[in-house]
Amino acid sequence: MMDEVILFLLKRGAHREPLETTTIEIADALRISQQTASRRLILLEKEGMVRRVGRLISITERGLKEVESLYAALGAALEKKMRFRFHGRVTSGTRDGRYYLSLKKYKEQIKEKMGFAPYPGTLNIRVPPDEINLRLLLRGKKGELIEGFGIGERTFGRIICYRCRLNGIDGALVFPERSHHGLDVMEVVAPVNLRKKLSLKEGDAVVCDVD
Amino acid sequence: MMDEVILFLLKRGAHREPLETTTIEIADALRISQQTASRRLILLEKEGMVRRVGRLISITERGLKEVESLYAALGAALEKKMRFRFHGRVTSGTRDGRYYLSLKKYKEQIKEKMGFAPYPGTLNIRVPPDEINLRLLLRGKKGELIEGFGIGERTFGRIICYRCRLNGIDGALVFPERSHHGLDVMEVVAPVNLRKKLSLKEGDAVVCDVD
DNA sequence: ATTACTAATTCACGAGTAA
DNA sequence: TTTACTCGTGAATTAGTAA
Repeated sequence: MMDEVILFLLKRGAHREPLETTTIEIADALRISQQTASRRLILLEKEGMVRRVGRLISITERGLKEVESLYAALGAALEKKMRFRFHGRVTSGTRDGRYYLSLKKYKEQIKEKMGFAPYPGTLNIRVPPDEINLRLLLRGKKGELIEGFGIGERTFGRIICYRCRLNGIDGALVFPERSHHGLDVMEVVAPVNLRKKLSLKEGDAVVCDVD
Repeated sequence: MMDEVILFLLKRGAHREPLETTTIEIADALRISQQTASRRLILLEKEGMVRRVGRLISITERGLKEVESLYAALGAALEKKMRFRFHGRVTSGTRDGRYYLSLKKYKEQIKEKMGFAPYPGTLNIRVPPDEINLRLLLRGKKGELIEGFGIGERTFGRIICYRCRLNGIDGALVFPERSHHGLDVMEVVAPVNLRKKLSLKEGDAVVCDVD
């Protein structure tokens, strides 16, 4: 099956170029003994999954295919009907959202791509750490692209949007390419003032479903 | 780590709706004993990964998150710079490719999206079975979309293109949404007659790299 | 039919250590 | 420093079987 060691090597890019590492390093990362790391490497080599030259380790075509095959299998199963549901808590935004959404260029594109004129203000929600992977998965999908532009000296970056429903109200998750937020904070826009409409205050729990 | 049992359940859609199965079925599929299947299920249940009601098994939110997390990790590692390299053999196409590429609507869009006017004719290549996963992975990426259209009674479907190099010559892999081919056959278009330019004949090996 | 217990066995692990 | 061997221990597996 899917060996943890090959996953470690993969994360370190051993499928692109030979990786210089030691059995101790692998052991520490995976919380196994050096001996086990050594043994498992030998096994992987015997199975033709990796190739070792001195301290250099690289994942073979065969090994890569194995991983890709697992990845494809997971993808096929997961994406058949993946529900992207985020459980967030309202968090104070900077005033930036309001400013950006007041810009005609953004406003018009959102209207066109998402089908509604955004209320000038974003609702920021903080999702639990275990939903960050879900966010990354979502970002792997193609959303609607809002093009960037320049006004005088300033330039405004691109934004990717995904239609969503926040506590039942249609809106969009927006991911500015240049974001100030960490991966646990997401911004939602909607045709209405979400905070008011839903009587939300700091820390309130919300559910955000992406289509 | 990634338990084979949960992967089995996932493939059978237990994350979408409860799956009716037996420990014997699981054991057979995974080539383990019925006893081991039973024990592992009990363990997964204890860990909160699956829920069991009689013979119905479903993957919990928790379990799904675990899998998604692995999927995201694999994706992040693989897609960092995934080389899509196909090893194909030239296979005879139907004459269809030539016909489609003679249609102005397709021709002009390819010119616009891919940056070259396609030679009217596709090179069909057959890839080995173990590269079909790679093909599926590629199709998961966004390529250039060639819109479909209608002429009188007939309608012509959409085509997805990916820029590629076949034996060093720039071209594009084209995937008509309505294809007559199996998953092991792919079509390549290029600004030149690939068959002639590369002196290819039936069964010749070619390498096709996608950017 | 099933599932899952107990007991026997195999196999993977880490400690110690040589090279 | 490494890596990888041997070996004792314990965990995981299978066989047999009860419910």
